[in-house]
Order: sequence, then C-alpha cells, then structure tokens
Amino acid sequence: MDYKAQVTNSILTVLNDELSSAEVYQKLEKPKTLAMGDLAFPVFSLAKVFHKAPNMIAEDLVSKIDQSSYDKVEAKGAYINFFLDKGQFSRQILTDVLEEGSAYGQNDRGKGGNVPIDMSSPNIAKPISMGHLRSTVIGNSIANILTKNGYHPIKDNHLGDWGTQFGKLIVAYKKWGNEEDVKKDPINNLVKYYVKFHVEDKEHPELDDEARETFKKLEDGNEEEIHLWKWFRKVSLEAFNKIYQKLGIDFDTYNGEAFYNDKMDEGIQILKDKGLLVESQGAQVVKLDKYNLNPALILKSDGATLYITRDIATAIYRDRTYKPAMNLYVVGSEQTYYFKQLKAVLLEMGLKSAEDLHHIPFGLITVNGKKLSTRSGRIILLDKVLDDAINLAQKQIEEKNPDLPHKDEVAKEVGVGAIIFGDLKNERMNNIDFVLEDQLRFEGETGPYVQYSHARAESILRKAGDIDLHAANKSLADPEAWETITALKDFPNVVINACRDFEPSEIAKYSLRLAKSFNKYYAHSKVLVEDDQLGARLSLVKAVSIVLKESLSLLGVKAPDEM
RNA sequence: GUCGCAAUAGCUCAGCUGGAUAGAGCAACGGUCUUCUAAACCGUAGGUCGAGAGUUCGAAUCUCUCUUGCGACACCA
Repeated sequence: MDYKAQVTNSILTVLNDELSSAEVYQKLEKPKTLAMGDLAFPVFSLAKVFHKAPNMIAEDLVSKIDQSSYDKVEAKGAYINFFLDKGQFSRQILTDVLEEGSAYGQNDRGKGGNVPIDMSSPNIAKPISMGHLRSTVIGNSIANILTKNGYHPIKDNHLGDWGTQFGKLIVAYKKWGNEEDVKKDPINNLVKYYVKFHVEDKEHPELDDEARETFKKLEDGNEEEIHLWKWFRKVSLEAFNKIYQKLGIDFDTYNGEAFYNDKMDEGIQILKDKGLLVESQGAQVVKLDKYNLNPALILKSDGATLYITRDIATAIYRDRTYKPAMNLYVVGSEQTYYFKQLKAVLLEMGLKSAEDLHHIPFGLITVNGKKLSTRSGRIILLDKVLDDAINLAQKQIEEKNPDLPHKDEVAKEVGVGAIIFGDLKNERMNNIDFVLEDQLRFEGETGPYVQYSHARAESILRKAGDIDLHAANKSLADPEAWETITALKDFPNVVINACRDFEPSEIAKYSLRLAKSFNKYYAHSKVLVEDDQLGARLSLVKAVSIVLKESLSLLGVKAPDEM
C-alpha cells in the first residue's frame, strides 16, 4: 500500500485544482522527527494562490481533511503533518516481512540482466593491501545489491598477472631466489626479490634490459619463463584465496590480463577499420576531442600494447560473452579520467554495452596522508589487519561471553565484519587515512553494533520458544515501536536507491538506523510478557532480525545468532 | 597551468530531488546490569555548515568567484 498516495488524495480532496496530484505527491516530505508525524505537506506554494499566510492555510486545510484513516492530522506552522494509523500500518509491514522472509525488499528491476563487475584485481606476486580491500568489498556488496534488484552480477577478478614486471620478477628470482623459500612464504619472498631488483637496478641499469628480454621470452611462450610465471601465479592465487576466504568473498571468474593477451588484435583492427587510430609522435592514438578528452594512447611507439589495449579486448569479450545490461568497474578514483577515455573509445568503436559502462570510483587509502606503495614499503597488509580484528574479537568474547559456543567462528565473523562494515559505512568517495585503532572499534556505529542488535533479537526469539507468529495478531500500536516499524518499511526503497547510486553505504547506514531504533525499543519495552500483544511484539523482533541479517548480508557481513 | 573530487562539533562522518530549532558515533562528563547478552540504553556539553556574492517566500543543499587539501593530466597500471 502506498501511503504517500493516500495522503496525496486526502490533500487533493480539500483543494480546488490549485495543485496537481503529481505536484502534491512530489512535495510530500518526511519530517525530521517522528514527533512531527510520518508525512508532511508544506503549504508555501499555496500562499500566493490563496493570498494568506501559510500557517493560516495549513490550519484551514486541516479542518477540512477527513481524519478518520489517520491517528492524527495537525497543522504546525506552514506544514500539515500526517500521523499514520499505527495499528493498521504495523500489521501490514510485519505481515509482509514475516511472509517474505529474507526475500523482503527483493525486486525485479534488473530483469535478470548480466552485470560483469571488474573488481579486486590484485597483482600477482604482490600482497593484498587495504587498498584492494575497498575494491573487493565494494564490488562484492554491489554484486549482492544487484542480485537483490533482479540483476545477475558476474564478479570478475581482473588479476594483474601480465606485464613487464614479470620480466623483472623472473630475473630477480633466478638471481636471488630459491624454490624452497617461495614455497614457504610465496608472496613475501616474491616481493622481496622484486624490491631487491629495484634496488640493484639503480646501480646496474643493464638489469632492465635483461628483464625486457625475459618478458619477451615469456610473451613468446618460452618454456622456462612460462613455467615460472604459471608457478608464481598459482602460489599467489592460493595466498589470495586464503584472504578471500577469510572475507567470505568469492568470484565468478579470474580472467586476468594474461587471459586477454591474445585477444587484443581484434580491438586494434576495429579501430583501424573505422579510421580511428592515428599516429601521434610515433605512437597510435584515438582522438577524443568530441568528448572533450585528451587522445587515448593505444599502442606505444614501439608497437607494444598498453593497459587500455587490454581493457578494450576485455570489454569486447564481456560484451560478446555476457550481453551485459551494465558494465561496472570498481576501481579507485585516481583512474576516473582514464575510464572516461576508455568509455569514449569504446563508444567510438560502436560497442553497444559501452553506453552502460560505469566506473565506480572510491577514495584513496593513505597512511599519514601519504599514498601506499609496495616499492616504498608503505603498505598495510590486509591479512594482518583482519587477524588483528579477529584476535580482538576473540578477546572481547572471553571477557563478555566466555561460555559462547563456536567462539572461533563468531570471533571471525565479528572481527571481519567490523573491517568490512567500517569500509562500507561511509560514502565511497571519501578518502581514508588509515589508523588501526579506528578500524578495530566494535562500539558505536560499527558492524559489531549491528551484529549485536541482531544477536539480541535472536536471543529474545530463542527465549520465547515455539510460538506460531504466522497466526499472531501483528497490529502493534505501541509508540515505542513506531520508529522501528517505519524503518522496516523503508528497506525496499533503500535497496532500490543503493542500487541506483551503486552505494553500499546506504545499506550500511540503514542497518545502523534500524539497529539503533530496535536497541532503543527493547531497552525500554519488555518483549516477553504474557499479554495480548506478545505475538505482535515477537513479530516485530522477528522482522527486525530478518531485515538486519539481510542488510548485513548485502554488505557481505555475517550475522551470528549469538555473540 | 588545466580538469576532477572534497571542505559541516575537538576527531570521524550523516544530512534524499532546497523546506520546520543543523544530526550521529567516538573522545569528555554524569546516570542505568537481582528483571529478554551493558559490544547496550539514558542524559550533559560541544557548530558564524571553508570565505564572499547571487537565485528563492526559504540555501549546509542550486549558480558563480575565491581559499585550502587530495587526485589525474599519453608511451605505468
């Protein structure tokens, strides 16, 4: 039932066509606090027509409005405030949530369309840092949100598994590395070799030539180089997967840059055929004046390919394989200009799905205001941060709930949940200056706070035992519960908006709002009391549990039943 | 230099398409566990919304200028 439409009608019946139905509907707003009602109509726009003071108009209209289907309608200043019928409203919402369960808020807007998401994309032989966390958890959450909106996301981990750096790495390994060390601790040792290469390289520039030759051998399919490359890739992926497992995130494909290495000719050919590729300073570029962009460099002057050459191949492949409804790239905001260029080139090529290509940028993670970089050693290892969080959660459990079953599992869910939630709760574009203590907070507006609220709800339901909520009267006129009821109602809209904006933070903020209102509710009202409202209250608790769990799930955060 | 993003309480941030006294969380101070897990709840204190101008009945929100910070500006990804 659309309550906004109901209120619109109530207003229209006391007007004489001064405003259209659409105008009234559009002007309705949600008051700042529930004390001012559930929906409000500002009458400013009628002041000129009626030649009266707004507050007079409001009072006048209220006296004419049929109030029988509301708890109350009142004039307050220039506003008409509508208070919905709590009993009827709550019965409706609670019934919906309990009937639909975790499917509550699901919609069909995506019509099953495929949406490849370019995300995570760590580089082989380098550690996963906090920087990758953002792309990974934002991409994962957007995938969940897309599913909730009827799309079919394809999580594509576009690994950085090709390029001249592998020439360097292979040279470095041959000179200073050994099999045993790599087997013991792949990433750390491979990075060590790589860093050493860059140190030595300053004194012995001939190393660069050697690396170039080695990469050439790799490209030509030379057996030894291919073998090493495959091995590095394999051990790196194994290490990555341990972290992804900890995060509870998986992917549909791992088609990295190497996968597209032999698929670049087609894109280049199309550009040539369309006469888009022109020479500039020895290199091949596509001019983008039409888009008010600088030319995009497609081939280096020595004919070598670039990042964009591979991305064009990738786009063609995805276009053909998935017939995508949208193409998403969850990549840092520092590449915004690059993605404008990529999109423009693809549009020029006539690639259909380029129209719905969206770069989903996010802010930088810095330490003391400085950018992270593997080479300089300014890096925050994600694995370490996750372990710190899990250990802290473990400690808290020993302190607060030592008899808890499945302690290790819960500690993992809470610790990891805190990190993921912490990343997702703010707008994507905000930069984050990394401070470990900030990440390891479990109180206030955090993941654990929402998890705790859910666990408390579950705890009440456990204590209630077997009660048939299906048959229960769900009409709950209790004003203490009202904030929670209205929050429950908002969920389907939040799901739609978060999808429209590609903003997981909207879900995170919503979950906090719902959790907060519920915490307040059960702190002030005892649920388990034998009276005629027991079934309604338990229905509320159950509904909150369902929606909190589903909200967290959309963020990629687990919701333990006890903690 | 050009383009993009940002600037709101001591700190970290909300504030939807302009609307009613600018909101949270941390930190500070005080209160609440014999009663559904105190990872919680309640209260106190804290703000010329970077500056200036404009549009409007009405601006933190829209437009312009300026200041400051961050980022991007072809042979890296």
